[in-house]
Amino acid sequence: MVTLKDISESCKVSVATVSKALNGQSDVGEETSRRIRKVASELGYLPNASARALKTNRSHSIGVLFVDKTGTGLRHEYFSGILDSLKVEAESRGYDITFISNSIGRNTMSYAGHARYRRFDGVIIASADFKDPQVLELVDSAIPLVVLDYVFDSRTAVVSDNVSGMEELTEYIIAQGHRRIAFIHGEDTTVTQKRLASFIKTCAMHGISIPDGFIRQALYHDPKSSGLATRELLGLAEKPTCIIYPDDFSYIGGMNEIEKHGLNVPGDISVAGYDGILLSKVLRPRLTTFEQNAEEIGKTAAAKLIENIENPKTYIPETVSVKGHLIEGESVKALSL
Amino acid sequence: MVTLKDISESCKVSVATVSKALNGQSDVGEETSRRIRKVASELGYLPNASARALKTNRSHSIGVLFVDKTGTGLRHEYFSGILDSLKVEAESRGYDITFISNSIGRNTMSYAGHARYRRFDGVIIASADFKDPQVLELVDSAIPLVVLDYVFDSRTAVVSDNVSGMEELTEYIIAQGHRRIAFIHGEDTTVTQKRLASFIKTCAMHGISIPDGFIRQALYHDPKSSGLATRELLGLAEKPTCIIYPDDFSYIGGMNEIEKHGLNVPGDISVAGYDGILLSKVLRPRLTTFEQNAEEIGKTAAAKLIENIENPKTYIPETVSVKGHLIEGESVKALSL
DNA sequence: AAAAATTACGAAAACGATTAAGTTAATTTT
DNA sequence: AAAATTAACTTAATCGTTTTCGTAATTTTT
Repeated sequence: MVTLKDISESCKVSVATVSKALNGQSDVGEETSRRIRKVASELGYLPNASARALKTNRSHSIGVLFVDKTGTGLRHEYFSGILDSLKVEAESRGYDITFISNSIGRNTMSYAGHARYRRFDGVIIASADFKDPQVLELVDSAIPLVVLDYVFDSRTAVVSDNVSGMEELTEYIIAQGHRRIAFIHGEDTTVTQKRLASFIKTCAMHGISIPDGFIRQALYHDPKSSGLATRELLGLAEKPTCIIYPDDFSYIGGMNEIEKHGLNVPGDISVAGYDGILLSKVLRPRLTTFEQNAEEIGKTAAAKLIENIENPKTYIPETVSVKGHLIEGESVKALSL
Repeated sequence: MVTLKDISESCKVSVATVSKALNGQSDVGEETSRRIRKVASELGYLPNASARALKTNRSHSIGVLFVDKTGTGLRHEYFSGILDSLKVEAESRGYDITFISNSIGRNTMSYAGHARYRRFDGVIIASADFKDPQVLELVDSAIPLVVLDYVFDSRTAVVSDNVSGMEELTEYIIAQGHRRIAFIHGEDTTVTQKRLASFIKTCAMHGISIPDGFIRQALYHDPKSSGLATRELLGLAEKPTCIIYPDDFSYIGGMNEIEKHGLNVPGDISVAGYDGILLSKVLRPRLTTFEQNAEEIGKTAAAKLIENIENPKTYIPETVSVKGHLIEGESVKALSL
């Protein structure tokens, strides 16, 4: 491994001068600096990240906490999309991405411990159980931090705008003439609550009241449970004219059930989705759904975190809402009023 | 930050003794060791990874090279599944996972450079362009390395067993009585070649020859191109009785096209897939497909790499083939002969 | 009881960088 | 021309560990 010392010997200057030249400090001569940089490149010099981190107390690496609650893990396109753009943005700014776990080797350590051990400059919580004391410990720690899709008062949050998104989707469905709209939602989380509240509120603004039986709980990404919920809805005396599903997989479960009943989408019943991914674009009929902007969320999270890292004194936490957009498929039929 | 020095002062022993006690070295007294560990835990001591890495020249971190050729990136379940299990296995052995890029900050550096800069103990190439000089540089470097789904002579490879997998799938289809089997494949890669060769060979072993027109090129994960290929197949005078698709998304494209022709699966025509993911399990009819064992691949890759890292002298590169398994859906109809 | 071996510790160097402070020599100011 | 400033370096300390070697005290062997 080539070190500063090798370069300094080859150039007949001190190690300090080499370091300064390579870091573009001012107090080193034009000619000397050129010579040093030339030799460094010839020798294939690369700084030692560990040594640098030890001395400067900055690791130029970011920890990403991704705790998989649902079992789908990174397999979910929304999260892998976020991770992807996060990575690109961070790397372009000189930061590497490392995962945070609570089991580094045999000696289990807390998330916060892991973050301190690796000297992460900052942390992004992409997905976690926000009641977990370990997560709270991390949130309460001194490290720069950005949380996704959940808001802690003292911290920067980047959230998908579920309220305006669901509003837009609901408005669209109502504009198509639907009045009896059912809503199948996933597990009870703050995200779920926001979407549901926005749905009900938007309906109310149009003078539409949703009967209790039209709101059904299922599980995210679980065709089976959404299929079950769909069956219940189809068994109602007063059936809905449109059903909203929480995601593409739930939609598939619903579709299967609807077809089992000999019904046709959108001829006999309309459906819409939320959190549309690639899938909803290739299925037939194409699902009308609201797509979240995972790319923008990941990018923004990285940008805000780095801003926080690099301006620890002046940085002020904020909540950034990232809007998605409606994708009009063919699954919602216009009703003549 | 509490350091060894703090503990040493509090315990009235030298820093060396503290270090040894905490690392479980033998030459420190029973009682002293207990006292040191107690104080360390009380003070919330965590070793400084950078200092440790600097001194020991071991970073306990693994670089993962993931270059996205197709644009689907981590969004592909096969890769995110691999990454997930990779991560779990590595972390349980005390290694962290960091992504390798070629742009760490403004000063662009090669993959190999990045790996040296971060002092990765080893590298896993999960997906990359194997003709890229930068990738070859990494493969030719001295760092412990495992490659996925591609074999370099001098390196350990963990590959999905495409040959036996495709053989099993083809055997199944033939056993159901099919003789006119069409094969739609993705871009021309070594993986594609292996699958295709295995398909043709298995057919040949049963005395079945596949006409040229039955082999169609499309793109992986692209319903449009597989739909096009399907249309061509359906336009043939002698239509196939079964079509094999390279993945679930291609299958969807094919399905849409088949239905457009007023045909029914599996009544009028059978279909099968490869690389089945969650999707194929929830669609109706359920796709008969061959599922690769992403979890096992990721886990094995991490295990082999760490074996290499920890036994640099005695480790011998090898190629590990991971078998998947056939998932019998309802998309292949048994033909009466 | 003397010699040998073992145990339990400490001193100090080293890993590779950064940086504050000091030192010349050259240049500018007055 | 003397004083002050500036430019271009160097010295040396430091970050937090690990590890080799040395040493004193204790125990075992003969």
